[in-house]
Amino acid sequence: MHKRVELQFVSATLADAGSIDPRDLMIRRLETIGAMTDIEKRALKSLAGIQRDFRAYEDIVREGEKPNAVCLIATGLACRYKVLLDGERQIMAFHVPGSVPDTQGLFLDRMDHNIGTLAPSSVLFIPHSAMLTLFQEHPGLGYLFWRSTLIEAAIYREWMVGLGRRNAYSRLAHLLCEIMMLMKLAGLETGNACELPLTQAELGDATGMSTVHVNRTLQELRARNLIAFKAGSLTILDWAGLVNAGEFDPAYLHLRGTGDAVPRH
Amino acid sequence: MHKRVELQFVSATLADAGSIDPRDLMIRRLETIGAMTDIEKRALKSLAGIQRDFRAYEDIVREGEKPNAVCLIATGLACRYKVLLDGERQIMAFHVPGSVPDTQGLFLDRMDHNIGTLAPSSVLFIPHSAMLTLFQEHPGLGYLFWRSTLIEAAIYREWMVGLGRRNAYSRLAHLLCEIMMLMKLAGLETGNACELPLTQAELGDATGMSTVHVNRTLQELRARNLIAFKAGSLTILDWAGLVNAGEFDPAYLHLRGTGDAVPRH
DNA sequence: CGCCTATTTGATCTGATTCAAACAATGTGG
DNA sequence: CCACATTGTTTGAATCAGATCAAATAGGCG
Repeated sequence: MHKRVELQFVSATLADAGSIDPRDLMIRRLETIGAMTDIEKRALKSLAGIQRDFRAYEDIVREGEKPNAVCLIATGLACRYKVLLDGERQIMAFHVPGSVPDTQGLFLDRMDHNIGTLAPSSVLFIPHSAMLTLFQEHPGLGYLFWRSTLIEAAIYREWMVGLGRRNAYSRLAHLLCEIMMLMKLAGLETGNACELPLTQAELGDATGMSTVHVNRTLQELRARNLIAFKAGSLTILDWAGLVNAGEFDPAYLHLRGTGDAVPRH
Repeated sequence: MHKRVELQFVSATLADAGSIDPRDLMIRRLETIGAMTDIEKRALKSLAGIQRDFRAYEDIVREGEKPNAVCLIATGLACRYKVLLDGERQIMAFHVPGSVPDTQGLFLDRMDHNIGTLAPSSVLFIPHSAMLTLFQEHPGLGYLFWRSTLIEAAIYREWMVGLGRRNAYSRLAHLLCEIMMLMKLAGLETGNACELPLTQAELGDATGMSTVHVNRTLQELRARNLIAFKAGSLTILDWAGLVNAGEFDPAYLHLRGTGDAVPRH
């Protein structure tokens, strides 16, 4: 289905990542989407910032704010979400250690949504100025981050398809496939299992369904022996079956070695 | 609700735009999202490309292809869509004259979705090489296009909220608000009316609902005197009412003069 | 243990789909 | 200019996926 990206180091849990320099996690992630020179890696490695710890369910950046730093998830789990007037919430993305969820803040002044934690997390804040200087000195990195934001957009599109045209069963299966892929890439997976501290309500907020229906749909996925999901951990028992249930084709993740490349000058 | 962007020229219909150089339409559009110098405008103006005409319902770029040029809509109407195995379609965006719907092709090799016409359209293809050279010589333009792709992503997020958490009535109202805004910005609106050659089935594919339900929801919007929609043209009779029905807040469009700015060096 | 939060179950309701058919508008060829 | 084919809109009725409501159960933890 997809080419396996080589893992350079593995941190089994979301919290374990804390023993690794978050910049290395970021470099690792960027390498899954495009090639980098050693010079560029060193430049990334020397980015300075302030690290801050968050408890679960705290906002890292809030709608309406004008951030002056990008944030890099070092440990934990974060998500991107909006809340409607009636209190309904839509989660639009999950972010694991190594991802930089608000690159957009570099070019869009005001946040149009929130980024919050779903578990105790540590976040490294790197000033916008440092990032812009980085892009000036290493245009290739600018293109790589641009590519990264384009891939995020591709993921949004895939979610739109799910929300608009897939039924609950298929939508949830698809989401779990995607999450496991991202965990694999981040080195947070072992034997098709990973830590996933999400409640069923949160899965509902991501898939646009009610908690009760998430519960029933999970039961169906379990009954068909596709997954195990309990105590904050997800195991995919039948990858082919789940891929089939969710019509999951990872092409939209635009991983390296799948026909995609970053132009370089 | 939002600052009015000054219109420099107006082409009343989607086809009329044909009498204007598509590069001017693009410049106009880019100016609604960020400032440009005269030098940059001249550089955009001198981009060379090949123009091609499409009939309605033809694909401009197809899933799986590796485009080597970006496309700029000169006249007509295009959309971005995916089709599932069972034939269900999800439209993910609409594109009016002046927009460059596949900037992503510059950095993502393989298309993960289709871009097709919804009306007879003319499209200018500008080679990737020309665009990359442009960004090298004018980094400010690179940032502006980057910003443009980030705004697209913000629009996807807003659609996700609609698809996941809004009911049919609100979702459709929101979409019509957005479309009218985009038409306004493109100079394709007069007195809250614009050409909109969409069938109810297409509105359904964009909002994730069935044709029948689109029909009934439109009737409700009409019954409440919010809109008129027939014969390929949309009129918003009660803007405040429609904004209210759709909980529409244009902040997510990140227009100029609404607190957003593009960093420049 | 007792509190709080998350999961599970059952019953009921409803927004939206599906199916089917009528109707309207537009275009096409004879 | 009409017959008729095609495509889009509208209406009605039946059905269903998923939401809502309500309550029981199960974990986790100070």
